[in-house]
Amino acid sequence: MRLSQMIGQRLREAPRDAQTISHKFLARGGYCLPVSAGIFTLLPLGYRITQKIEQIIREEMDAIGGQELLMPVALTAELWQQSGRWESVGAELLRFKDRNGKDMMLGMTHEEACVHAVRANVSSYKQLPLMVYQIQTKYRDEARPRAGLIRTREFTMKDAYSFHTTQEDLERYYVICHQAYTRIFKRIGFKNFISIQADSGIFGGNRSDEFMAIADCGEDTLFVSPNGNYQANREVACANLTYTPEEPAPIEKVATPHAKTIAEVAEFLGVDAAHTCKAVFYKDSQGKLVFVNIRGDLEVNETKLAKVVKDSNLAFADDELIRSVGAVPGFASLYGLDFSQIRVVVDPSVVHSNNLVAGANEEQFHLKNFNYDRDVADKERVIVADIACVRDGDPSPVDGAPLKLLHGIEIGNIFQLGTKYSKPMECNYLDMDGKAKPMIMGCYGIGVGRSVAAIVEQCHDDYGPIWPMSIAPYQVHIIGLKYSEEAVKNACETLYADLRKAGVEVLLDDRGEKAGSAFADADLMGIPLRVVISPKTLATGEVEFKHRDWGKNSQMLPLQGLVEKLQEEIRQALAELNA
RNA sequence: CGGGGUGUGGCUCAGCCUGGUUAGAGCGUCACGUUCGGGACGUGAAAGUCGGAGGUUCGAAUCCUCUCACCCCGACCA
Repeated sequence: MRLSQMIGQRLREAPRDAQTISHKFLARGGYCLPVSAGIFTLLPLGYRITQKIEQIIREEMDAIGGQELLMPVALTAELWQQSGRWESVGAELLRFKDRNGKDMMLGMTHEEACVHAVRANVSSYKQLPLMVYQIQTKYRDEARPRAGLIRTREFTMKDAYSFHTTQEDLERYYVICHQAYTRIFKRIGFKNFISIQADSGIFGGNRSDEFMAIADCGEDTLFVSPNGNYQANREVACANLTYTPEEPAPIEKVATPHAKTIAEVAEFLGVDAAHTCKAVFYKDSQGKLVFVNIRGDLEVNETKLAKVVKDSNLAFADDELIRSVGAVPGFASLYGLDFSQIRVVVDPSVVHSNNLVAGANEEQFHLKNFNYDRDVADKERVIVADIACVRDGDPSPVDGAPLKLLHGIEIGNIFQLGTKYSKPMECNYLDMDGKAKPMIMGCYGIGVGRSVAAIVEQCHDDYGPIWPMSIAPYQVHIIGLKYSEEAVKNACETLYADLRKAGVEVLLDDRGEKAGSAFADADLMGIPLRVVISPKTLATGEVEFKHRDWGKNSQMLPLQGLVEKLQEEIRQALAELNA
């Protein structure tokens, strides 16, 4: 490609909208162009990168027996009504009507469409297991798109679906897929990614893992053990807190005028927050009260709580509801309450701590020396479950090592779905015994566009992205300085033609720009190998050569044998990524 | 959906508070000339319904009302 003809203008300054590194560089480098919030045109440079990523994914999915197909973007409501998601999914699902008034939608994920395809084509256990996948546009009407390509409304996703006769077989294949994902992200060039246990939703209970590219701008919060034996999303992470037992002291009612919050109570009584007990009240989807107790220095993890109470629509309770069971907002505790009509969830931090300050269920009063074991009467009605948020530095549940808080961009996610879709949609096979049974499903996703942005977050310097060879839009970037001079032009054109003949992907900067602009543009385009040709280099029959990540360093190479040398560099770089 | 912010040539912004000739600058683009190894310089040129609608006024980019879009924080994210 000749840069003089390539569409995609480089900008000296980033658009004001751009906040993250990847958004700034992708905008400045002319990789993509915003059309609307979270909707982008991929310009040639950006599109070449996504195509390379897609090809890597394709190769690895094919290698584990995947069959590529293509499902529609526009789907009918009918399929989603069969699974129940037409009703259960909110405004992220873009719905519309066709000219006949029929309910339609844009696909945001394709479990239903895939089940539709498989149930029409597979009927015997002899055809299982199998995996199909597609690389296709998804649309999710996100409430808040952000960070350029990291969270968009329209995006390209690889989604795969596997079908099995048994849970054991699903689990076997799940491991294979997990390994394939690891290979994919290595080949794409991620320097730092991990897979973690994830929340699979309250009805799941099935396994789910997320692949996270570590990056400060990542939306997910992860806890990772320095020993590498524990890593989990904040939503599911657990800490193994240690407790120092104390002899229970006699309970004591103390006046705490106007002290309602944990901070105020702790301050007023001169104790630390870890010696207080916090009461938090939720309203479940039936409008009933859920009374949660946790130690004062900890926060409730609502994802964990939702799972414990099997209700994903928890909201904070209003004062009226709280008072209806005899608790006093701001001064509430389990002490002396009749909670036979409500659900009570207590975090182990309260059970294992002694002599806490707790509410007295009386305006302006708290209790000192509250001890769960001694002071809660109706313990069989209490659900004791870990519902605490992990904090940076909390001890790992595996070996007590301090967990580190990291941020990550979710680039892949794999689920064991079981029969969640196959059962309601009657995706059955006939088993050896001639009986119809629902297929056991897994699903596996990779965000392609998001991966482009995540790579930039991990691979860049002050001047622009540094594309890994495997996904670089071009492999070699030739810059001709003083292009108007015949010798330079001829040398550039010859090298350009020879490289293309040799199958090298090459971009030729034939604009005759001054060195400064040419180099700055080259940095923004991030092509891994750079060759500069000028009258000065040609005087000795040489070119200047550098890797994008060499900074300002470079070396001189003879024109003689240059094509072979560059081919060797490419081969080596690819080999490292594939290792 | 709550809170905050911003809309002025392709990009970054000034002007608005305190209304007053043909709305400015830098970058980018085009032409010519001098330059030429990390974003050169000169001269000239093209390019703007000042997000939109309504209002106040002799007069609105500027003041008022409504509205739309975009960004950030939060909620949500199967």
